[in-house]
Amino acid sequence: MASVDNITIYDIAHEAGVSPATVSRVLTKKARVSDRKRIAVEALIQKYKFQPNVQARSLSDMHTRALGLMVADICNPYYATLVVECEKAANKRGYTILLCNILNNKELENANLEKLYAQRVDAIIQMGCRTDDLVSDPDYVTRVGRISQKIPFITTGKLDGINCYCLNINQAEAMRLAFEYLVAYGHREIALIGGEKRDRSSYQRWQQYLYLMDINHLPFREEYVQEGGFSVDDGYDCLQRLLHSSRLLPTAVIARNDYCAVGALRAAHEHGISIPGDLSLISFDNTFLSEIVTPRLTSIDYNYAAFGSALVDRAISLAETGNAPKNSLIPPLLIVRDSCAPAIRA
Amino acid sequence: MASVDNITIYDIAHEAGVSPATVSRVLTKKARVSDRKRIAVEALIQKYKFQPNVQARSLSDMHTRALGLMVADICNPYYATLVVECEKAANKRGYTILLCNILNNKELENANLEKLYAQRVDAIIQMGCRTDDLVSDPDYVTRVGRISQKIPFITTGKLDGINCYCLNINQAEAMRLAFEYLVAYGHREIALIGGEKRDRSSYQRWQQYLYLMDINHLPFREEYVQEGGFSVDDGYDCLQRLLHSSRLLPTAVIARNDYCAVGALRAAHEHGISIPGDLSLISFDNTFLSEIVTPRLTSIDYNYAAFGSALVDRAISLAETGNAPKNSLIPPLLIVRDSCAPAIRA
DNA sequence: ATGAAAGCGCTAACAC
DNA sequence: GTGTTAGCGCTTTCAT
Repeated sequence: MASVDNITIYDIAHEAGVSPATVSRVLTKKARVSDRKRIAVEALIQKYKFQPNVQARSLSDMHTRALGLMVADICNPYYATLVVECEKAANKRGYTILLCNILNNKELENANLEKLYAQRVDAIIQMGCRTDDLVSDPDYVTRVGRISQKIPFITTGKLDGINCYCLNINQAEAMRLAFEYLVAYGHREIALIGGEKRDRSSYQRWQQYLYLMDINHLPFREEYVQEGGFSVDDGYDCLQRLLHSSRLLPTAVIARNDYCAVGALRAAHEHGISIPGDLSLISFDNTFLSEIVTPRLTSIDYNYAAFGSALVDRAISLAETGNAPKNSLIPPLLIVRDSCAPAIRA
Repeated sequence: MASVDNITIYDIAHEAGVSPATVSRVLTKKARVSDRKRIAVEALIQKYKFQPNVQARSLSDMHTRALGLMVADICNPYYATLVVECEKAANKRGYTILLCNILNNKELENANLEKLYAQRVDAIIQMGCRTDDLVSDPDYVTRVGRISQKIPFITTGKLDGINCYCLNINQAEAMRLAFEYLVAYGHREIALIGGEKRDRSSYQRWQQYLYLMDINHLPFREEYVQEGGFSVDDGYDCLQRLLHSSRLLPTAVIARNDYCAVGALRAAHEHGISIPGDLSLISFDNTFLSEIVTPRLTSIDYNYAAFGSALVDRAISLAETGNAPKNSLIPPLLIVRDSCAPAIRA
C-alpha cells in the first residue's frame, strides 16, 4: 500500500534476480526482454509502486520529457483555455508542463526563455507577446534563434528569419466567417474595433476586412476602423470614438476579441444603443466571457482542444523525431449566439 | 555572445586551473573559496554563460528547486491570478513551477499528486478541489498523508488529520466585511446565494451569516439562503429561485463569488430589477469580472500577491529548513464599486 | 581553502 | 536476450 521510497532499479534487479539493465529495459520498452523476466520485474514494480527517478533518467538520456510553455498571461481566458488543452495533451504523452507567464514584460520574456533552456526542456512553445508582432523584434529573434538550434521552438505566432515552427490561427478565414455572417444578415455598414496593426493577427484581419469590404462593394469609411488595444477598456474607448466620430453609424461591429466586445457592450449600453437591436456585435476567441455577458456574444472559436494538442504533438514529435510540418493553420469556427441580428434597412 | 552548450564544471575548472569541486563551491556558495579563484571562476561562468545542469544537480543533492502547483482550474480567474502570483514569488527565489489542473476530476487529482511526487518536486501546493471539502475525503487524506511524509504539502484549504500546512482566507472576516457594509447601508433583508455547505468556505461564511443576522437582530428567512454551486448559471438559478420563493424580497444579496454575482446580474436584469437601485449585490474574489460587468461589482479581495507569495514562501522554507507556521489566515479586503446602494426603507 | 573521489539513479553501448 | 560497465554533470565527504 504505502509506496516505499528510495527504491532504485538496483533493488528491483536484485530482488528479481536480473541485472539493472534488464529493469531499465522493461521500463523504457526500448529493447526486448524475455517474458519470464519482464513479468517478474513488472510484478516488483507494481509491488513497490516503483517510479524511476526522472532526474537520473534525464541526466542519462538527455531528455527531460518536459515542455516549456511561455504564455502572455494565463489570466486571459484565451490563454488559460489553450494551456489547459496543452496540459491534457502533454499528460497523455507522459510529458510535464513548465509554465511561464510573460506578463507583457520583455525582460521577463527573455528571462523565461533562458530559464526554460536552462531547465533543458525538450521543446518550448510560446503563445503571445513578441511572437505576435507583425514585424519581429530583432533582439528577440536572435535570442530565440540561438536556442532553437538546440531545442525545437513552436509558436502560435511567428518569428522572422529563424528556424521555428508556427501553428497559426487562420485569421483571414476567421474574419471571413464573421464578416460574411454579418453580410448575410444584410449589414453594409460594418466597423472594426480594437487591436493594433503592429499585432500580426490584427493586421491580417484588417487586410481581410478591407478585401471583403471591397469585394462586397461596401463603401470603406476611415472612422469605421478604430484601432486600440485588446482590453475591455480599449473596446469601450473604440466604440465611444466610433459613435462620436461618425455621422452614419455602422449597423454592425466586429470586435478584436471578447474583451473588446465586452467593453463595446458597455459603451453601447451607456449610449442607449441596444445590442443586437440597434447594433450587431461579433467577436473573436469565444472565451467563457461570450457566454456570460448579456446578450451572449456571437464569437469565433478555434477548437482549443485541437489547437492545444496540435501544438503539443508538434513539439513532442519535433523533440523525439526531429521533424514536423513547419507551418500550418488552425481553422476557425463561427459560434452563433445572441449579439447579432438582421440589419434594419433605412 | 552565443552561449556555448555542453559545457560543464569540468571545462570551467580546467580553464580556470582549479578543481571541479571549487567550481561547484562558487556555484552553490555553500563553502568559502579564495577570492582569487572565485573571481577567475566567475569570469569564466560569465564568459561562457555557463548554466549548471539542473538534472545533475538535483540528482546529486536531492533537491529539484521545483514546486508542484495543483489547481482546480486555471481558467477560473481566481486561480489564474493566484497562480501568477505564486509563479512570481517562486521565480524570485529561483524555483520553477510545475502546474497541474485538477479539472474537478478525482482520478486526475490523484494522478497529478502522484505525478508531482514522481517528479520529486520540493513541495506541493494545492488550491481547490478535495482540499476545499468541509469534511475531507478519507481516500484523498490517505494519499496526501503518504506523500506529505516525504515532501511538504501546503493547501489553501485543509485536510483532516494529516500533517499538512494550511493557509486559509479568513472567511468569517470576509463575510463580516461584506455583511456589515450592507448593514451600514441600512439593509435588513439580506440574502445569500451560491456555494454549497459541503464546501468548507461556503459553510464558514454561512455560519458567519447566521451569526451576523442574529447579532444584528435581523430576522432569518429560510428562503434567503439559496445554495447552488459556483458558476454563473448557478448564480442565475439561485436568484431566480429566490425571487420566486419569497414574498418579501431582500434588498441585498451576497453572492458566493464573482461568477455567481454575474449570473445574479442576469437574473435581475431579466426581472427588470435594477442593481443597485432595487437590489444591492456584493460578491467575493474580486476577479477581473467584477471590473468588467455593468454595474461594476463591489467585491471582497484577498491581496493575491501577498497570498501567493505566502504560499510559496511557506513551501520553500518548509522544503529548505523544514519549518513554517502550520496554519494562518489571509485577511480579506473590501473593494467598493457600484453594485451596492443604501436600502430603500419602505 | 582546495583537490580527489565516491556517489546520486538511470540509460546505452558493448560484449557474450 | 542479458549482464557488465561506463558515463550523464553535479555535490559532498574526506583528506590534506
